[in-house]
Amino acid sequence: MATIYDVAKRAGVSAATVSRVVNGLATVDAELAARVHRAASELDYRPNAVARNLRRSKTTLWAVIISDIGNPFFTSMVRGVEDVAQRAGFSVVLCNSDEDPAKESTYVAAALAEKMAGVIISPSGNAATVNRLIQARIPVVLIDRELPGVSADTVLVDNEHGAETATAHLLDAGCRRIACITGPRKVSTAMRRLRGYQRALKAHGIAANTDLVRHADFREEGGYAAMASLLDSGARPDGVFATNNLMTIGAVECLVDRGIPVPAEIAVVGFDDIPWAHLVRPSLSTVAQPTYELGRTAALMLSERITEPSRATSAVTLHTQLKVRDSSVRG
Amino acid sequence: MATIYDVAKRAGVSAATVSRVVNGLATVDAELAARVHRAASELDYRPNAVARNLRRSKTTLWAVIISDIGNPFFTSMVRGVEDVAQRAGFSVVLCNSDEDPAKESTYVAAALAEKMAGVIISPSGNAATVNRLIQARIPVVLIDRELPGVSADTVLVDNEHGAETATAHLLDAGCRRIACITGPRKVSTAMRRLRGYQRALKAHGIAANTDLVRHADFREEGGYAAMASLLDSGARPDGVFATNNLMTIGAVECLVDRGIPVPAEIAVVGFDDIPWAHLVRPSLSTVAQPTYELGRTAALMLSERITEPSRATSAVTLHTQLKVRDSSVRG
DNA sequence: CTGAAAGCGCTAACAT
DNA sequence: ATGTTAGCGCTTTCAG
Repeated sequence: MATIYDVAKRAGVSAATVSRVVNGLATVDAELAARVHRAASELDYRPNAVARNLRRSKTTLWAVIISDIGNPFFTSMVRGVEDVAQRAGFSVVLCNSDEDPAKESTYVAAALAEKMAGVIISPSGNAATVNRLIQARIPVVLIDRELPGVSADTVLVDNEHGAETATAHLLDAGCRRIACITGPRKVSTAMRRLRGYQRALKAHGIAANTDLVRHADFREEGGYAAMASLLDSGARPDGVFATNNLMTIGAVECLVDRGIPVPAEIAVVGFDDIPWAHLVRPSLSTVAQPTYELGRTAALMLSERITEPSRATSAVTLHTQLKVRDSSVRG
Repeated sequence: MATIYDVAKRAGVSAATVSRVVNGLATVDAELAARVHRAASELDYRPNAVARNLRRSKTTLWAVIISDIGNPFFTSMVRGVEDVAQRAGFSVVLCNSDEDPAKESTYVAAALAEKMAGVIISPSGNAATVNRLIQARIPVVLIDRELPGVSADTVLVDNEHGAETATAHLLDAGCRRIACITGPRKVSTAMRRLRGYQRALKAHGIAANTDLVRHADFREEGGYAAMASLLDSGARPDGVFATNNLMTIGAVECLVDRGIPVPAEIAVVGFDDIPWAHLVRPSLSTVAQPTYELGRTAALMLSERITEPSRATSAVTLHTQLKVRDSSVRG
């Protein structure tokens, strides 16, 4: 592989001049510039990004740390990040933590060692992990999930409001014993959506009943198991609010397997859309999130923080929208 | 951020010794090693991977270049890659080319500039792009798709056989006018699966009819449009074989929208599973691929090539399996 | 406007 | 077994 010195020699200039031409920085004599360009293309010269990164002590890589690459929510989000990143000249390293704090910590260590230009993270671990990035002055944006004890730019959706709307919709549909299948206690979205659900019940004068709440793992299997557990408990619900897309699928699968008609016996609303939701029978009512926009927004915030590291952190909340389909409409 | 010299000074040794301790390479006196470890942890020293990469002139990053991050086929494959990569000490940069040769070329350029340790690519461009990697002696594994003119390790599935089986199954179900919705002509899987379809027809003594073949884009919308075009053409098929998962979804959506009963009037078989296929009505018959294994295998091959760059290239073919569900069973 | 030279942080000969 | 030294390829003062 040709180096900058090979090009310099061939063009009859110094390496510094080649560097200037390649980076279009300083003003270089047109004649010399032309010679450099020719030499570079003749040698098929490609700047060594590693050397450049070392010298500049920064890279052109972003890490996006998500908790489940199998969840279309995250892939759609990543797409939004990528589109902005590419336009801004960054590449995206996608890291899948699988909801495992240890894996997450490994990826954070890698981002640190590789001197990544920035990190977008949907944390599944604790504040300390993310704070290592902040202490190292690596720009960070929290996406989808908050983390107490971490002060960073944040992009969220209106989780409580979305959950409240979904639950209210089930109440309107006549449900009175509404269960909630939510995620792990330490994940902010799980708790916020649970709170929205509780608030809707309260507003309707219905007492909260912890027998109707399950904490699962945000995965299909977890949703399935939680639904089974609800059915097997003495008090069968007449409506279910599941706080993410995969658990909604799991819950419905369980109901289908047991031959329980949805929505006739149990109505279901989920949080976050799934692809081809309209092909699924019954089609699923969900609180739709602007997934792509979530990623886009986070990426824009990260860009801005990179160019202006000292600005105050901010939080953006995007809006969800209830999409009523068959799984919650009786009659 | 502390450097290796800071640690050396604090531990009262040379930088070389610190390096040896950190990398566990040479044998270092236990006493010194202990001092180094203590100094390192006191200073919260983290090796600068960029400097290391420059010095060793290689990195610890793999690029995985896929054509559609929205397709669960690829995300599942990536998961397989990641699991192997992480165990082998590599991080994975996921690059989404969106089936666009220009984007793909940009990512290849980045892999080259960043001196990535290896690349796993499902090519949507031409051989020249991939050959740039090979010329630069970057280990490459082709996954899912072959590319004429590129000699590299390859992992595929038995595309023709799978397609033939799927088509034969439609013939067995009584279909006689079977259409094929396949992908772009320059993508090997599209052509191989088309060939398998044709072979099955021929074996049944049915003449190939190009009016029943459509080349779409491997996306949902493409499958929908192709199905619409087939219906609007004079000769309506009684069976459809779609050569990937998203186009199968699109085709079925079109049939549902037009009120055409599946499988009663038109039977459908797809290639590659979709998540929650059993919740979709009608549930979709598909040729299932070992997606995770595909990624795993590619990653293992890449590991091996990295450790042994001069070994002969090889090709692995994994097996598909027809899963018969409702969309192709009449009665 | 251009070149010489220093050095980013680390590793690997080489020397001791 | 440990230290000294010389770069990896690039950018960026600093001189000229």
